[in-house]
Amino acid sequence: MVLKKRQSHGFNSLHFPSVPKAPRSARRAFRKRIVEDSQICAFELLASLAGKLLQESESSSASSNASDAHDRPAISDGVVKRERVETKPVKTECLDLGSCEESIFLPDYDSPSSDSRQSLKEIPPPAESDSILERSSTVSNADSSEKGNGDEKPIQCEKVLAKVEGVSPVSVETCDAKPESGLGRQPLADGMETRGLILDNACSSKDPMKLSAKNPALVNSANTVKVLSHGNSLPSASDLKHGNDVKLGIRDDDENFFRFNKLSNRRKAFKPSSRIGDRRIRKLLSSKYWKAAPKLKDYELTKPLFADLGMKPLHHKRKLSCNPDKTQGDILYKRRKFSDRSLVIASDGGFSSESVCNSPEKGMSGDNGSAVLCNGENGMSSPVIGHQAQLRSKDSHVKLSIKSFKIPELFIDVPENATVGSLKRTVVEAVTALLGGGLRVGLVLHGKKVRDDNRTLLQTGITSTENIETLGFTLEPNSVQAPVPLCCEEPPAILPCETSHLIPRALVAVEPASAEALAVVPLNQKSKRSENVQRRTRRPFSVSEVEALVEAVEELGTGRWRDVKLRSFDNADHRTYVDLKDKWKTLVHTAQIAPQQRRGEPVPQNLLDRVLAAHGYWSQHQAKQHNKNQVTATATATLAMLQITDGQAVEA
DNA sequence: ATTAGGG
DNA sequence: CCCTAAT
Repeated sequence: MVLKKRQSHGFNSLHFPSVPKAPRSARRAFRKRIVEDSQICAFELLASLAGKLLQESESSSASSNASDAHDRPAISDGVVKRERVETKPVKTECLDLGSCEESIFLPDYDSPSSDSRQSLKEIPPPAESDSILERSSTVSNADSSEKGNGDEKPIQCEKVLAKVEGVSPVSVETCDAKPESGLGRQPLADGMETRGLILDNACSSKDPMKLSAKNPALVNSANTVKVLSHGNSLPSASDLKHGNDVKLGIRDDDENFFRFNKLSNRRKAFKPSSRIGDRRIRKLLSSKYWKAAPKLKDYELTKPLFADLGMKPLHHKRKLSCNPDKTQGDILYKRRKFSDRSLVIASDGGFSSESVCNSPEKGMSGDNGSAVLCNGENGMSSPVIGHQAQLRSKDSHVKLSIKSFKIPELFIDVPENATVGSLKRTVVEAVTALLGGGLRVGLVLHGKKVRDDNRTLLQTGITSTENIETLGFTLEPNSVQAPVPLCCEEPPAILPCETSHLIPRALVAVEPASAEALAVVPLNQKSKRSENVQRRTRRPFSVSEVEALVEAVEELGTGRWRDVKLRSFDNADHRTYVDLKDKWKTLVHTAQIAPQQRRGEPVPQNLLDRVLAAHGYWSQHQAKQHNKNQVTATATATLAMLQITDGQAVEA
């Protein structure tokens, strides 16, 4: 119903920028560009919208009504506007659709003629009974602005329709804006680079799906926050349990990143904006849109993040993406585009608390959803770890795109009857406190923390394509014990002995006892569950320990680790015989590799020589290890002789 | 409980 | 360091 309605009205309600008359080829190119850009800038649009929301919320946080009135038109031109203006040119919609679905739609542009537009205008508004398909066809025809053969039309229509269902009711604005914003992308990249990193928030992808996939970080950063709700099923509680909203709050990572820039405004912006967003979405939820775009899940999901939390990122982006000479109008334009997008995207059931309530199954709280989000389409899966893509590495430079930071896991404990708003605030406070306490960036490669700050990227292996994919960044509280990472893949960056004085009241380090709590935890939970049993802290062997070990092995041989332990490490509780055995193993390996490849505290070469000697000896005398004393004596003597390198001594 | 080896 | 199979 809604969709239909929209169709019938929407066409008329939107203004369509006049497409410059130009040679066919030129126009075609123009169109194409439009299409690409519209997709490319999806996130930019989001950013713009967010920025707008932020501004609005700041200026009118108290008087919500007034602000809403203002707000909506901008955001939902497509939906709201139609109610007012219903007599607009038809062509807009066409472009609209096309822009969203570029690849499919493009082909259709081949047969352009310039008059069709007018003829289209004259086309009477479709009857309510018109099917979407029909509508679409009409539109597409108009769009092609050609009176070509009727045969082609039907086909076009279908394509368009598909698009519409899947992606949406994208707004006209999104499409038409493109002409001028063709440049938008580049500036963004440049701007980011100046910061030392290239931030690629997917605006650069032409493929809609890729677009979503490129931002797994935004979506999947959920790891960071868990909401524990006990007990009953009060409305508020259930909301939380169902998670979507919670997850939103969780998807804080991205925001964190930006928060560095402007922490102060955060709170102000946060609350109001989210509220507004909820309303809009609520409205959307009542529509059928959300049903129509299952494939855009990822995409949609990313939306809420921005809308709800990430005003900053958007802002940021907007700035970067705007050319100096771009006019204010241009910016506004983008925002509007963005807003339209939001309608579409946000329509998924997983945004507002309300939606969570009403249709939890629509959300992405399920494992599958999470997985999808994390893995994305391009196979870039770094669910837990940061989400980066490798850009080109030229000039022996390593370029990284940090899609998000993973922040330490937080546990939030709030009363069941707490409002969603208070929960959000709590999360903000918690994160703010965390950030306020100072942060440091951690680096994870192949799931392991890279601790040695002095190693070069080359040495660390952060150069090759494969490795970079497994590279992640984390935000860690500075000198504060992060809560035990029950669902984090990496061990706590800081030893347990450190105390947490920084984590404020709202944050509680608790075990996720309830199923609900676990449910909110993103994917890694499962696989990492085993790691909940904390690993022993790593305690590298000192040179003296190595020496003691070598000495013991020289005497006792390999294979009698218990004896080695008793002999030389009896009082070292943290060294088990397995440890000693392992250490010996690594020592042998270390001794066999090039010095340049060795890591950690260097072991004196003479010790390594002894290791090799003993290793060589004992590997040839495994069979003799039975007569302890005798063998030991013999071994000792033999070793001594070996070291002397005196063949005659051996004979004697 | 140890040992040996792979992860 | 962890985990396991085999002693």
